[in-house]
Amino acid sequence: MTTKRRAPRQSDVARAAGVSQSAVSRVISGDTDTARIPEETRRRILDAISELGYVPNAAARNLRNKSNRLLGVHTFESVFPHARSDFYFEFLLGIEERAEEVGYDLVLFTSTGTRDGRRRIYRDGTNRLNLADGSVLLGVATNREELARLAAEDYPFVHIGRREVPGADIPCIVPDYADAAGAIVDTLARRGHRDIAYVREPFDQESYLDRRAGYEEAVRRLGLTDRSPGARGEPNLTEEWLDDLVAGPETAVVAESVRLAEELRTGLAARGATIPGDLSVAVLEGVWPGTSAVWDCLQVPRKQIGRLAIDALVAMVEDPAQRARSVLVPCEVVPGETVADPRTD
Amino acid sequence: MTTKRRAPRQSDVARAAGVSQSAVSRVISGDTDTARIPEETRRRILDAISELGYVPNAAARNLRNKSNRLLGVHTFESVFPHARSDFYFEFLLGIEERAEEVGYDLVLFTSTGTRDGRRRIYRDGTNRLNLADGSVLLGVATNREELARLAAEDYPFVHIGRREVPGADIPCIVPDYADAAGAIVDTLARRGHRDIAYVREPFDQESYLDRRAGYEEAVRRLGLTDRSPGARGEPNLTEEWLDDLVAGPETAVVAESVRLAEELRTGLAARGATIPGDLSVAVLEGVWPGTSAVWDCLQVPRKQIGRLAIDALVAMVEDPAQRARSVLVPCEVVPGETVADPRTD
DNA sequence: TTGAAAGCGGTACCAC
DNA sequence: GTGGTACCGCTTTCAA
Repeated sequence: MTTKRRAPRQSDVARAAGVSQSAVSRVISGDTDTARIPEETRRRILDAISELGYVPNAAARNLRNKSNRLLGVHTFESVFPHARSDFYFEFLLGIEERAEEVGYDLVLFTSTGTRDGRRRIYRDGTNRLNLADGSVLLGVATNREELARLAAEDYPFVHIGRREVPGADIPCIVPDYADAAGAIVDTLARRGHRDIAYVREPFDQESYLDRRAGYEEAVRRLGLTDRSPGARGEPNLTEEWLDDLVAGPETAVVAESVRLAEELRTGLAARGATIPGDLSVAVLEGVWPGTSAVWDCLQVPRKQIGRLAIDALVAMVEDPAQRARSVLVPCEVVPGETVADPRTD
Repeated sequence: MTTKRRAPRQSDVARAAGVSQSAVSRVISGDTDTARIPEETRRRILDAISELGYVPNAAARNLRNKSNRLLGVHTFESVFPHARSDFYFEFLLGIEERAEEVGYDLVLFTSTGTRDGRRRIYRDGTNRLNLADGSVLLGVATNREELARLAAEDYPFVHIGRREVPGADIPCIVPDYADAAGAIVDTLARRGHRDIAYVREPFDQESYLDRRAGYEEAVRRLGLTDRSPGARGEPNLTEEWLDDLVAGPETAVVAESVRLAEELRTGLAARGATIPGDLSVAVLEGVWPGTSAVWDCLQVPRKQIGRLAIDALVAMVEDPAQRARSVLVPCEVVPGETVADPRTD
């Protein structure tokens, strides 16, 4: 085997072509404005380039240009192990697709893993992401400190999903849960449901806050009645509340998640009530294959969100002057088999 | 919003700490050998660093170090669109996992797409891969010219799957199809099959060549008889051949792919023959969920191959002196429901 | 038109 | 121990 030879540099090309290094640089970057290189010289240089198999050094270019057409993807948990049917996969689909379209490569930041499976952006004080011109961040276990620090550093990034951090405004691509929740209440009202209930998750992440805001607004706007503890911020889905529910005036329930809806169904079944016969149920979450029922629910356009994240990021990267803005992405409401007209008893 | 400020550099830190820039550099790279910085100075520097929020510049580092702990992944077709259940996914799983373990980040080269969905390594003469210290290549539509050029350039890379290119030896991580094919013939022979047939794909890619080599070797070694055109390199699975097969002495068939096996089954059924009642069938390919039968087949350890690819690559990258070697990865033979003892008629 | 030269931000060697 | 300094490969200004 030939011994490892040094990769050719511009100076080598220059020597071979009998010109100066800067001439080579100009030809390569196609700098036609400043200095028009005569066709003759140009040819010689180009020939030398292919002769020597010259390839520009990416690192050196970045150093000069402060850009390498590289976009980072940082997930706060490892991507692939869970990707098959979950959360990340569709986002990545859109991210990859759009990145290819706009001509950027993607860096998957994986080396920052800690033993507990969580991933960090900063490792011994250094921000790995800096390698890319900008990054898309996603993950449920978002580290808000790191987010704040990143924002303070003015590093260009977008987060998929809304994340509020005091003192920093994070550009996010977020599903419009509020709007979708409102739309779901609309469909219930349109069918004639007047008394409805709300079942909440014990989390107060932004996405749930959004759902609640949309729900409450719609209930108020439509003049519906909701006497459920869930709507007032108390945990519900207790045995007592279920008893109360089946005995009460409610004809429909809105659940924040499939998990809750499934639990609700079990509880109702135990009390001889069926869905949607006795009670309609709608879910404020995308439904995955494999759940026990075809829930009426909303659909998060994950792939589209991935694409939009790239668009937003590229905008920031290409024009650092503009501050990032968040993007609200509408969710579709998909009909299922768990909402019907109210029972008439 | 604060106006975009220049990121702090080592010289800024140095000034703030009242030391020289090289001292800063030493503290940061933890250069304890050459020059031990007194705890006092060290503190001052560290303080200045966190004060200013200094972050090392990746590009500059690469330029010096000629390494950025970045491994590339280039697929000759787009990854995600097909990834869900296919080919790429498991490889990526292993690649990501192992890269994380050894502390490298991954660059997904996506920017080189052409309108026809194919991806190229070289775009207007420049090799994007150069950005990473080394790359893993995969894809069915491997571009051999590019492979050759890459090898000629001495760029560190490994290919998943065997690829031969005249004049270059490509380091590959390859499933040991030959061995697995032999093992499958062994199991048939062990059951008492003496007359067997082979059904081939109309492709002559390396992976098929390997299967054929392993098959032929085993048939010879075990003294079995194979009079099928498939074994001699002619296309088979024609109507005539099927007629011949059901009338002939063969009690088992080895098919190169699930596709062929399925077709075979259809053809046999049309002739009133069943699998494995009349004829045993084994497949020289991993079987995906969703096929019509539980074929006896081999299993390509995709995830493991991904991990091994990273190991091989890292070895090349960290010691450029050593020439890359290919790695043969054993495949398991998994029993199904399509191989039985030979019919005794 | 073309070349010389000054950096981009770090690293590492070499005197002091 | 510490600071000065050459250089990594490329881009861009400035003279010639």
